[in-house]
Amino acid sequence: MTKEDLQVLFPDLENELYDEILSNATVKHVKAGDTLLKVGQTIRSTMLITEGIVKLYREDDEGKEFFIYHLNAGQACSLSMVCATRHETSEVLAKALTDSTVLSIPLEFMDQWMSHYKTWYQFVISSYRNRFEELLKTIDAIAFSNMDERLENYIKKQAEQLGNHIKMTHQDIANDLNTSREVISRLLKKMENKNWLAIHRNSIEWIKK
Amino acid sequence: MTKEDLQVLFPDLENELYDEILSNATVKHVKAGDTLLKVGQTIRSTMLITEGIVKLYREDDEGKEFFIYHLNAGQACSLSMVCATRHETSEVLAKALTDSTVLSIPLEFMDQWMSHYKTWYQFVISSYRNRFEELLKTIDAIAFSNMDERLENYIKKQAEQLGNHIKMTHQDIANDLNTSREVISRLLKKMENKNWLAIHRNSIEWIKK
DNA sequence: TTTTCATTGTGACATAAATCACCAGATAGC
DNA sequence: GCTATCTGGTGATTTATGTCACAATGAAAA
Repeated sequence: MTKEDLQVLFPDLENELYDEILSNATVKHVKAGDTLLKVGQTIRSTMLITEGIVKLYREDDEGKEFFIYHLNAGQACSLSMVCATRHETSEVLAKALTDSTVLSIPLEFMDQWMSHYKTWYQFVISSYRNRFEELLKTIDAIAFSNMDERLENYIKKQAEQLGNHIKMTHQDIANDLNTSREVISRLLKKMENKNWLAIHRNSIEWIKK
Repeated sequence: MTKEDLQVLFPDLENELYDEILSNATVKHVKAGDTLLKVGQTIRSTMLITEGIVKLYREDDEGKEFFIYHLNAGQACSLSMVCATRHETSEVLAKALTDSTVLSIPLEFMDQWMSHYKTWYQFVISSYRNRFEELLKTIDAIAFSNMDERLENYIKKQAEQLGNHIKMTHQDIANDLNTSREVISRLLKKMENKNWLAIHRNSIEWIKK
């Protein structure tokens, strides 16, 4: 990871801050499907995504995993930034969707950087605001939409992240939306009839728009 | 509003910060039911609640209002803190539940205080974390629970805020939970049969536990 | 007092979604 | 190639919730 890479991924930070990040962060590589953060785990560092896509989930008491949003390269796990300052535990589950690379910054730098680097504080605040907005959108979806709209919305988001060929089974999608496989299969079939997508084995292809 | 009042409501801030707040904030009094912040409104100041209870809502395109959480005296509207730094617009609707008093702090102080006062930055961060957690709980409720659990949960929260006599009509509750009045009436009746509450005209009385 | 209106109760029915049951085709392992 | 397993399709049924219709009640207004 070079300074130039960092500058591309995280623009608008102070020059010295890039050096600070490089000298204090440890780089972690994770494989697709690996868990980065479990619910209840103590957060000891702030995580910046430099490569890949990470999915965030909320878990219920029975272990069902409800998808809330994606984190891309150039984004930070907001919760890890805020928790970090007080050694708190994670409220969410983070899993790598693709092979990913993460910069892990020990929490003690959070406090320092927040007061020393105005651009860091702006980065933290804007990350937070963005994640907050994602959560609000998630609430909108489940509070105001039926499953057909939620599914469409969900597939569009996946397609934005990984392209139009979405390699997931109906069961995978059902899990993310906390519904049953049959419901997803039926709704997908309807969408296929409307020519919004094509259903293949182990994947679907988003066509619409 | 005296310095002592502030210290009670917002403990753990630096001594000089209380003076800063007192000399730079304007005090606003609002009546129960008044709107403090509309969706889409530009945020020009950070709001600290010093008296009363404020309800936050998410609005859909048809103007339906979905309740997300309460803000009490001693808390801040997190969104107003983060938006403030970039003159952004509100994503939520805030309404006073009771007559309330709010300190309004022009946004330019946010930046200053964040770098000057460590306790302010900690306050902002912890407010943010708390609001984030509330949002996650809201998501849990709608993603994982049926209407009966959500209603119980909702009534408990109201009872915590205002005591066991909850002065709301069934329609009011239905609006907050984005369902219909009949559903609420029937579920309340069931809870009354289980002696969890008593239904009165224009109010319900929470008895359970 | 009488009238009007808002609030609540409730049956009947419609719809969305969950669950169950079972089948068929595809794929991987033997 | 044969078999077990995974994945997807689909009907039947149940459950939760939403909608409609209308009655009963109490409170406020006239």
